[in-house]
Amino acid sequence: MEKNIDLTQQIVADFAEGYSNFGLNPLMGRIVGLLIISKDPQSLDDIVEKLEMSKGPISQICRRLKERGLIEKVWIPGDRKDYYQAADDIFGKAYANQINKMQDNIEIAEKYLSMAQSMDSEDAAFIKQQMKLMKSFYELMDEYNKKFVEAWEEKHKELTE
Amino acid sequence: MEKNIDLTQQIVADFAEGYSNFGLNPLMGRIVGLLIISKDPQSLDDIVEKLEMSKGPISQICRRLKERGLIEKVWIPGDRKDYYQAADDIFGKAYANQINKMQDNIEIAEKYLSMAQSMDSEDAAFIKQQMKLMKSFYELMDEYNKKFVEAWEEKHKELTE
DNA sequence: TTAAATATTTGAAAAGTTCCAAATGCTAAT
DNA sequence: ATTAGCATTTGGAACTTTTCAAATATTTAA
Repeated sequence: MEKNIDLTQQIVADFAEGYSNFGLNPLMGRIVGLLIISKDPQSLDDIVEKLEMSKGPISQICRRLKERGLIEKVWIPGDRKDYYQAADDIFGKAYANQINKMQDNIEIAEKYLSMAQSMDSEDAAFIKQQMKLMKSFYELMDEYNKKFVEAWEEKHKELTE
Repeated sequence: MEKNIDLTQQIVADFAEGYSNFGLNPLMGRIVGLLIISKDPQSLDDIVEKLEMSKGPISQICRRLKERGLIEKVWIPGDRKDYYQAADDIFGKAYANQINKMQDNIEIAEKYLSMAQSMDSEDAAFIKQQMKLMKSFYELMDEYNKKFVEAWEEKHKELTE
């Protein structure tokens, strides 16, 4: 199927750019893109072939993607190769990683808020005010993230059953 | 104020890391961190001094931060230097940029959905299904992003008036 | 237990990014 | 208009990240 090859190359490129835009290794995006549109699990060698890259980095990145819960190893009986496929609800899992990063900001705000508490000057008062704003912002964001995750769980069930 | 210098260096470092985690130039984070805790607008030379870096990259990054709406130029009468300060609701504005990036994903899903529509195979059917999921995910996310932005506008008013 | 198949790690090369110093370009005051 | 005080751009150096090829380690089947 000619079209399929072309589509694969395009989606792989788009995912690479998307991942890169969020500060992730573009190869992560390439592998995720490939696996998302692959009905059958893909071996390391399959990926090597389709992405036209050497095995080293692909092995590394697959390990990292598995750690993040974005892809899974699949056992294929009678075959000693590792096969990979996109995790169930891979988008939700990817976003969970983002949420974690955003939560770091709450802690940063709290850290400087308490530092400013123990100081006493006009500058310290200003810093306190700014850090309170920052803390409120990321706490509210976290609330809405949780609401979204809940809503998505619901919708995901609906769409996949 | 000794403590203040130390606090500045720390917050600058934390923001650099945070920005880097989201795929942005760490220098952006350093400058944003500095401006967020600075009550008074800072000239390019002030920033150069406090960040102990040369002027070239600071000029560049300030321009980019202004384009993104994260910092603003301030006019100080009788002084021909440019002064910068953190934008009002800088956190909200930073998140608006994130939201834009996430919206790209809706378009990507739509693109491959329509490509898969014009194909006809078991593989195409699978791709269609995956892209429908992707589209739903990012559409729902966008909905919740909008809800959050609204709620934050409300809260921000409350906190700053 | 061994050999074959596969995955992972490593060291070096290539590519990309960030930074500085110096040159250039603007702007505003005289 | 000219000049002084800035900001911006540019070219190349330093650093970081990514990639490959080769070596090593692991797993499985016989």
